[in-house]
Amino acid sequence: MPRPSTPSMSRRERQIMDIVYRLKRATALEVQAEIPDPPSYSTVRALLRVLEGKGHLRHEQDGPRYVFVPMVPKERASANALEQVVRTFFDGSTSQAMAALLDADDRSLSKTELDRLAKLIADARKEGR
Amino acid sequence: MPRPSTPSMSRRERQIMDIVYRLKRATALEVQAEIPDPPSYSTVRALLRVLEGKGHLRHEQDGPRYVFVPMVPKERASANALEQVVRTFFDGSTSQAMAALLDADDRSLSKTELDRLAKLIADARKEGR
DNA sequence: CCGGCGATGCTAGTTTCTTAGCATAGTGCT
DNA sequence: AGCACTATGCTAAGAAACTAGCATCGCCGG
Repeated sequence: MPRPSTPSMSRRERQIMDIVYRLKRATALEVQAEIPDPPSYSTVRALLRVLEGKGHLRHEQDGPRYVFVPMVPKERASANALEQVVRTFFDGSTSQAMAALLDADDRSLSKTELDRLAKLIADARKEGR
Repeated sequence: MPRPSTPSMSRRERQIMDIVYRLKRATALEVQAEIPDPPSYSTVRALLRVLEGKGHLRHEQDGPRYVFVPMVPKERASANALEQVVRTFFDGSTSQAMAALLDADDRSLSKTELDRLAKLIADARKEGR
């Protein structure tokens, strides 16, 4: 797991982690391809190795090459990221954050998705309160 | 405004920006107080000045001291942050992100908040689709 | 009036990040 | 088996970030 002693990541490191999360798993070449205005292949590999050393990534061997995957599963990492945003921008209020999401993306949410969300909220209301 | 040439911020810079957003406006001393294991006051001031130079912050004079405020208003910055998270962790799906928020924070959402959200969703459904 | 307090501006050193090059090893194809 | 290709590991230097100290200015109180 990521060291507690590693409070957060450097700029490039975070950029690369985001890419790996987006792709789920990735080789050095794939990561490089996702970086706009990318550094050399060699550089990308070095950074991946650093991230592995810090415990953020691990690699699996796929034939001759390494495929990197996050140590912290996506679900947990995304929850952390959301919590961070909620704390920073919404005074810790989850519902405010949800409202902002809804607002920002009004047009692109399909009817089906809205139905699904309505149901989730209905369920949440039934529980425990 | 923030320079387009500034792709993103360094580690400390982001940390400080987050603090300023959370506090809405802050002096160097207030920022320092929010940093765990903080650097010297002098350092914090230097970073604030850098951020101002890059166009992320501006300052207002309040008697003898500077009060720093973000250039990009909170609404826009939070929308960007959310979009970034949605893209990285939820394949660009807003509804998935909302579901994750709901799930993570089930217990702490009050009935009133859930009602409000249900209404927002109902409204969204009525519109345009 | 003058001394202290609390603020800013500036500058320079150190650490960390970022980058690339070079040497080496394994794989697969002919 | 040998050769080309594509990997990786390592190392070192340049750039950027981070940090702190010192000098200066303005204000308030004695």
